[in-house]
Amino acid sequence: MINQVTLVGRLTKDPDIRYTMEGRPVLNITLALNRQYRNSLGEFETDFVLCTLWNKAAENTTKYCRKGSVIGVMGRIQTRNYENQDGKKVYVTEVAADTVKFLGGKPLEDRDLQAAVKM
Amino acid sequence: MINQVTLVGRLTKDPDIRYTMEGRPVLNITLALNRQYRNSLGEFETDFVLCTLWNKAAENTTKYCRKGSVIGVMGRIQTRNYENQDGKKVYVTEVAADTVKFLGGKPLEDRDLQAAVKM
Amino acid sequence: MINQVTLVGRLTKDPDIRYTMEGRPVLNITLALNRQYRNSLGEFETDFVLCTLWNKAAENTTKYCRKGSVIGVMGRIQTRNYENQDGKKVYVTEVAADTVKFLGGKPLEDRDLQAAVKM
Amino acid sequence: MINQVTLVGRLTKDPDIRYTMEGRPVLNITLALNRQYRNSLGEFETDFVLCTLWNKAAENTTKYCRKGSVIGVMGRIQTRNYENQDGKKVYVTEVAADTVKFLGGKPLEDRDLQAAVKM
DNA sequence: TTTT
DNA sequence: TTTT
Repeated sequence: MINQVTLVGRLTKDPDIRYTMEGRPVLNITLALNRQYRNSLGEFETDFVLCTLWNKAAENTTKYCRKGSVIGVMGRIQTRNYENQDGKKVYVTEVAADTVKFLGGKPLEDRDLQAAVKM
Repeated sequence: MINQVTLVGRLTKDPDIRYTMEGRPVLNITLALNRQYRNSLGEFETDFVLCTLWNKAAENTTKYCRKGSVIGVMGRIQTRNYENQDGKKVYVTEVAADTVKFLGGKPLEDRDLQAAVKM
Repeated sequence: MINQVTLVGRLTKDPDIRYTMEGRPVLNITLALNRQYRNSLGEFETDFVLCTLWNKAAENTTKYCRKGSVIGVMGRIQTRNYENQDGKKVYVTEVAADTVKFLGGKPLEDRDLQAAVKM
Repeated sequence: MINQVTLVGRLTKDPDIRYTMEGRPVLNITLALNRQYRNSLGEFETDFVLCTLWNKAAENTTKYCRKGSVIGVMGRIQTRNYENQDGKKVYVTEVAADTVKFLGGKPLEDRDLQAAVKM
């Protein structure tokens, strides 16, 4: 089956990397994606999409990005569910990233140049 | 910002079209997307992605597809939230379709020919 | 930079695999992609897109597909140029596949042909 | 059939808009797309992809972008052929854009703010 | 709260 | 439970 996603949006927070028990880096980010058209009330709306990055993608995003940075995420939509504290099933839909691109946005100061080179 | 999704998967149910108060056709479907690789337990996993179709796309999908049909959905990821009966916020991530393709799958019997013509 | 392509179309010929001098399998295919809308003359048109597949993707496509098979190709657009026998530069734009999906199609036999033409 | 392309790259030239005999604006641009990985000689390579934009997309790109600007192009791959002056058939593969996004890049001076708002 |  |  085909399952392909391409997003370019802004980080809603500074990245906060974690590590699995086996030491694999993992990063959850939320991308803010402003819609192209206004809604029926004349307002612009925004979608907030949860993405999961692993390994080098997780590390580099932590290194080069922060709140407000513009990043491209390529991957697939993934669903999972878990039971919350009330014993209720919670369904999660997120993007499992396989590639990430840094497209600038917020000033990254001195670290900027390297990111630009990679871009 | 860029927000593009391409999916090909199978309908988990027969389509069940509804109409807004203004009479616009709307159809919610769930696509089953079998993953390409096995997980760490050696099993194939499946993602279940909720999609919303409007107007002609909703009508044609109802007409030509049923449980098990293979369909292509192009669109964007959309998020929304609402309060459930306990007053708790529920977050929903879904695909807002802008184009749909019928790729066959399950036999469509006599209705088949017309679908083929449109396809 | 971002460069992502998703295609689903039909093989215009039986696959004809080749091998590089180092023994890497490589397969060039052309996908026929029927457009969704008629042109200004009321005709359906078709795009013919050259794709290059390597290794397992090349081998499996050869094994499982033939002329008329429906296949999904994910990858990126690639350009290259060479000098032809008259010493003129020829520019080639093609899709470098990184993943391939077999979506059936063939056997199309007689009744099928019409559907194929429209699709 | 499915035919979807998402590109983010840089304009190789200042845009040079033209108009059809019926007055429809049309713009041909070439996007430079730096590849992610080095080739076997350790060099970065670049793909140069021809894109055709119409109407508002053509006009806005002319207004807000120039050589070096980073732009996102969504659309489909299209093929056509014509006879050159020697009576030989020339085959062209290009991207027919249906949406365009301005992602900055080269400084756009005063025009910048409007482009940003659209982003 | 799932398709083949 | 949000970015510019």
